Amino acid sequence: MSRPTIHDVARVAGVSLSTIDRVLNGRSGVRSVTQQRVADAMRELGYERNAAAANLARRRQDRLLFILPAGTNSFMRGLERELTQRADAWQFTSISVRTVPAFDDAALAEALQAVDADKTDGVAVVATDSAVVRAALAELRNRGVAVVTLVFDLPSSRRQHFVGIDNVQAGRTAASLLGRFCRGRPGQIVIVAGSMLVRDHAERRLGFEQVLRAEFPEQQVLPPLEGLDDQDIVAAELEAVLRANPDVTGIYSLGAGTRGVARALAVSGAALPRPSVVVHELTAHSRQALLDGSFDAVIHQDPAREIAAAVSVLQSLVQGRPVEPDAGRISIEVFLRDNLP
Amino acid sequence: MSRPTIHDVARVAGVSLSTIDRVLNGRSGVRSVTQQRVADAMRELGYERNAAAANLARRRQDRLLFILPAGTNSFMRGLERELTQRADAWQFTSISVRTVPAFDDAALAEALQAVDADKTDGVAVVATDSAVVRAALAELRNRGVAVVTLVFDLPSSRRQHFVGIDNVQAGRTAASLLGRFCRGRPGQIVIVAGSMLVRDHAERRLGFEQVLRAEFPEQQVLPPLEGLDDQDIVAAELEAVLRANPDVTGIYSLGAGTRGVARALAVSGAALPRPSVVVHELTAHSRQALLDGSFDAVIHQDPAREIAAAVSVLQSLVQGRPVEPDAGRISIEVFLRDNLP
DNA sequence: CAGAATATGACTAACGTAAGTCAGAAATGC
DNA sequence: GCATTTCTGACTTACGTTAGTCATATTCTG
Repeated sequence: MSRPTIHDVARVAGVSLSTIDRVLNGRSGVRSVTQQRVADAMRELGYERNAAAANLARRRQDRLLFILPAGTNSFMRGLERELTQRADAWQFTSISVRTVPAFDDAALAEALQAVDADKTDGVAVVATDSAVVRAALAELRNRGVAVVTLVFDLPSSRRQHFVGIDNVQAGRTAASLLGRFCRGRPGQIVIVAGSMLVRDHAERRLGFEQVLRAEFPEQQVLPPLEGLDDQDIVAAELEAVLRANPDVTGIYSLGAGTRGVARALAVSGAALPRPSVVVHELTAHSRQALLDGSFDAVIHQDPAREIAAAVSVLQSLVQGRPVEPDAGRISIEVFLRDNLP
Repeated sequence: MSRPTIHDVARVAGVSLSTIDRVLNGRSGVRSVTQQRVADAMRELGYERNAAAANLARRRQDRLLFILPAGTNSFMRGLERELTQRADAWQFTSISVRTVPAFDDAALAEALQAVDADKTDGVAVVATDSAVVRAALAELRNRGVAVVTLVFDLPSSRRQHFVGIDNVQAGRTAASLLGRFCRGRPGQIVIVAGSMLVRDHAERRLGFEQVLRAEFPEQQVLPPLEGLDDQDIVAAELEAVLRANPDVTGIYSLGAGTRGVARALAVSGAALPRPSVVVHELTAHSRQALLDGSFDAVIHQDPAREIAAAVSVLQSLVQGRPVEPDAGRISIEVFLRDNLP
């Protein structure tokens, strides 16, 4: 009636509990014929390991470390909040968080080197792209620690997985939306970036321009405005651009500094027909802007899902379980005023 | 170092394990002063019950039953697939599924009456709105079974929760999208419904017209086309409408029968500028239509999340845990070609 | 076919909690 | 202050699995 246990499997396979355990946990000293008999019995009974009991007996704690950039970036703070508030949502896993100065390769490399491999089973890191970081990351792997990159990837490094969204797709999604929003109204589109030095911003821009050029050629893409994720700079520069180009039909803000966009719109708005606006990251401010109609859509990645995926991937890596190739792929969410959570 | 256990709590509170157990599980026979001491000790130590060990010891199985409509509705089949494929993803929970003829009040009521209250702790039901169903549901509650409605709600019945999306919001979201897609091109919008008798279709239409009338008055909403969720009917009727109204700018398909929309577009397309299309439910067909450019957006609800939420809410109800009021609220997802999962 | 190497079995303690029994202690009523 | 009721403690078994020890059985090697 209830789920079969290893006792049932042992009885059916005609072997002892010890042998079942040896098979189940990949220990040595079992002939392949016996392994087969056990496997058959398991299949016949539909046995499934009781993970709760297993972890309880194993009393293992996967010790995971998250390394996040410090600073006021609301998405990073969202990740951190998720980690600290729900640190105990993951049974048999202890999670610690360390913050390092943002965009500081040396500091990040140092933090990676400082990881105590004897007290840490896995690390999730929001990476910056530089040689020292790559080297520190490789060394961490050599010391036997599982490593995944989070939010920002470091392809062709020795990280084992990436957890985050596909930023090219995110840019394409924004263009699909904005292009449709502006259809029939030829004009200019402004891209508000943080810094083109950041890989993910460059990727978003790439995807955005791919789609816009191919499918909405009536829109002219202005040179991107680098706001350094600072709302004051964004507000000032965007205001100037809007004044200089009276027929801007759309704005795509692909980094932070979204509050600056709202401010520039508030100042220069009123007169002209409001341009359509698509921004990244749902925050208190972008939510408000959606509600009052100054933004049209927000492209979002959910910090909770991101953290959950990172934990799950790291757990799999640490415990030697296979990881599905797209386990780290986070979905790109689209919010309008009417489907806000 | 590691998490405190009831042994630690007992030591700190200066009481025995038995007393801890009595407090923890709400058994009688503990003076309030003692309860307070135990509570204090727990808070001091930051004790959290090890759910895995507790369930293991309790060896309880929550027996949940899902009642779904039969038929070819791909969303319902998605729910069923999710349930059967991942029935063992929920530890300490056994899940069974029963299908009943779709839109058949009497059959549904009968199925509810046939539930064996001694072998079932909770029921999730895709409800239809009728007196017999309400009565059967109330009786099920009286027999001590927890009940939630799934996908279709039955407000003011004795169901304890609803798990699903807010259909008015879904309709509003569709209008926000479609209105923006069609901006600057005044014309007609066609609503393709299944049947206005189904509450959720009526709700979607309501939300859609609310937003469209208020914010996009340049679009004229044609009388809804009732396709009965049958792709042949939808194809034929929509084709006729498109022929009769050469300047249809947008189509909103709020039920099933989405394949019929694609067929009608393929036939009548080519010549006229293609209308913008927003439909519900991501299926193999709607995905294909997004990719080949005949649909612009798909409003979706994720069966996996829906099932997970239903299981979680039922578990809470059965075990007498509190349920957050919006635990059953499922997010309304928006997919374009470029953010398909 | 002996001796060595390898497989397997039997048994045990432990993980953190639940749930029971029973005896004894403390509080209460009168 | 005695009987009665109400609390509390000590102890036990169980849940399904891990992980160990040690003895014995089986297979391989030469």
